[in-house]
Amino acid sequence: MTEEFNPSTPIYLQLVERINRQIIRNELKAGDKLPSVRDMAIQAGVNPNTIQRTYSELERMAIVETKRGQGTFVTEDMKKLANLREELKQEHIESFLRDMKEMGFTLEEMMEGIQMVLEVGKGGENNDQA
Amino acid sequence: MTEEFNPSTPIYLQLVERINRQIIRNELKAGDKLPSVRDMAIQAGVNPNTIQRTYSELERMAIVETKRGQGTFVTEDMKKLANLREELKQEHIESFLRDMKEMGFTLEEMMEGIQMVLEVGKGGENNDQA
Amino acid sequence: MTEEFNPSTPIYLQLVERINRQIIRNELKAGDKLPSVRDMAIQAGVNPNTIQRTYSELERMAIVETKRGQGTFVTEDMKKLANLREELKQEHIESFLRDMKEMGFTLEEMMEGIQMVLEVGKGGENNDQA
Amino acid sequence: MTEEFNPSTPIYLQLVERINRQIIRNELKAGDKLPSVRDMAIQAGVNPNTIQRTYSELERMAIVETKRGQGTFVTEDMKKLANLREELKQEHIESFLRDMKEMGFTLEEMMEGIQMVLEVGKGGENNDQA
DNA sequence: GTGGTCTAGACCACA
DNA sequence: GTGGTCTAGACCACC
Repeated sequence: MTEEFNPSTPIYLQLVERINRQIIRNELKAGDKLPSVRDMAIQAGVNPNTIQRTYSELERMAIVETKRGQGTFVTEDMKKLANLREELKQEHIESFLRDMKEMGFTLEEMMEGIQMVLEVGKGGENNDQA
Repeated sequence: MTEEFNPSTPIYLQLVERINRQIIRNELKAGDKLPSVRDMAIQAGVNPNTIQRTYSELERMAIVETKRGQGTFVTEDMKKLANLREELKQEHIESFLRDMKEMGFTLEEMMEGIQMVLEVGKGGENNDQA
Repeated sequence: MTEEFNPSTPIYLQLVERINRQIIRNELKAGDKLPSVRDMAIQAGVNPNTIQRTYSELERMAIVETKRGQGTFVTEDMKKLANLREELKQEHIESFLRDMKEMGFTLEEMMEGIQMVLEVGKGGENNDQA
Repeated sequence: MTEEFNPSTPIYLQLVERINRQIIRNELKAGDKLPSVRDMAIQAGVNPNTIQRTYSELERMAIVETKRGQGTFVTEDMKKLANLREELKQEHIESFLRDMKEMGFTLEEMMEGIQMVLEVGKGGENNDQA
């Protein structure tokens, strides 16, 4: 079942995001080995070049280290990983608040909107995050 | 003052966004005339074709109407404009919540993060939004 | 009540069409005087230039004659007027059939479609043409 | 054989029309790849930008999907394609009937006219549509 | 190789 | 004056 990608943003970035999430959610832990480029490409149904690029990007972010002849591993630098989580959270929240403000929404409107969405989403899907 | 654009998303879409914001902030009101394609191009420091595209997109969204030989005007359909505001709000909120959820953050963590950002931002800038 | 025009085709052509229809439906008869350019412009809520162009086009089609200092009149050439009716009919029918054929619809499908539309439209509007 | 285009309507829309027809005539099937922007431009004797616009429009209509770096393909959504056929048919028929009615022709006259055209056209061309 | 965006500059029809 | 279309040619990201 070759995956679905959002055509409006690069596949390799979507893969970076996905791996970040797996790390944050602790599905991938410090030191874990990532699938080989070739395997990952098959799994995701994309070109190996694309995976290569994904891993490069992750390495640039220092989230991953590649050991020649052995493969690609999640960094063992725990601080880095803890940071990752906090950074992503703050980044998202800040940009969200900035946007809402720029668009001229009041805090009240925003909170109201959040409540609404949460109410609606209650029945469906898995909301395993309380 | 030729403007700054984020190179990672098309200029014409950034301009669409900007105009949408001006509308929902009521800086542009129903029936207002937008600058001519050529003027806007000079203001924004881009090619007239890029503005053309911006205006086309806005027209496709029915936010704007163009009268041949006269110019481009914000629609006078007030319902449409009210919708725009609501839509943009919901859209942003939903994508924010979706992202946070996908990254495995709990509602608690999220709210905490929002509080933090709001505390910090208190002294600086204008926070005229309560 | 300044009129409504379809923005996708020139106003002056829409006016040509409208006048043709009035002639065909015998609301305008041979020799009748058309409103002055100025009056017509006010009636239709458009620029006098646009009416000028409309009349020019009608004159080019020999449907109308302008007498200097007197105004613009529907031609008295009855043959021309009878022709107009037949020409417009044939023209429309031919182009319709050509299109349907080009798109690969069978005569059957076409007739079926016509029936459908006629059935639906029955209750509403004035179908004073049996 | 650089093509001929009707100067009164945009080339890019004429190309949209043409491709739509190829699809409903099943000359282009679900999943088929369209020529690359550049190739199509050469074939049609127009600028690549014009083809780009054509393909964009088709994508906006959800008739076509573009896969980054791979090309542009007819959607595999069969329902969408069936709809296309019906929509185009109804659209044409409705606008034809509306026009005839507005011009004051009776249903009888119209049917008569259709018969006439069909009679005449009998000898010539291929009328493989019954 | 593919599509997507942008610039520069032209021409046109419309009001 | 306005917007709409088109060309020519460039650059980019993605596969």
